[in-house]
Amino acid sequence: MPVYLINISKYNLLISIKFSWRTPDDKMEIQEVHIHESKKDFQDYLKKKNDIEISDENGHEKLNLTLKKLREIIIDYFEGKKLDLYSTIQNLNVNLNLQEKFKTNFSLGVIQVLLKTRPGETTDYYTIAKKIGTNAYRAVGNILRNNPLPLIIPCHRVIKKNGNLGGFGGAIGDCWKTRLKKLLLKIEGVNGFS
DNA sequence: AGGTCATCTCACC
DNA sequence: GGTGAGATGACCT
Repeated sequence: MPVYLINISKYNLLISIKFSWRTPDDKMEIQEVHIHESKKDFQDYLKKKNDIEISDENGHEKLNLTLKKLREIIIDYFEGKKLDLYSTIQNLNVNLNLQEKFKTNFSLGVIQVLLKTRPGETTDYYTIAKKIGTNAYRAVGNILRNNPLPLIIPCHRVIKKNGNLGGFGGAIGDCWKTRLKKLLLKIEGVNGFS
């Protein structure tokens, strides 16, 4: 399966997008998004998943166009334009296939509530749980921990109810992933995490 | 059936 | 204002 790489030189980050492409209807589907702190980090990821290969913009013409737009959108986002990546990317006729990625009502509910947040806003695990009619705030974290579409599904906007940052990218505590969460919030205009 | 959490609350210092 | 234990619910094996 092909993976498309976007270099965010401003922050020294690599965004990899694993996707599939169906020719009859020219539909792109995004399977996974990963954020890498370095080239080595990305290469380790490539090695671990032996079913993927880097895709340059030299395939199908329509695919090239979609990938090019995708790159522009992501770069705009990191430039600080407050884009709703989920709807913007869907407008490219890209299928994100949430039904396939979130199979239970609970997990789908978590995602749907989360997708209503706007850049610059934050919410918390407890509030999300309440909105789908349960107290299972820890389970909300479990779902977000496995978010296959970071950035697009804005799990970085979920912080703790007491105002602390909470985890990101499967990690808690001070590490590059939580620093990345701070960076994303800062890019969206949320200050207070320095 | 039992283990794992990206949490929360409350009772202690 | 920091720490630790217990509650807790959905998920995974």
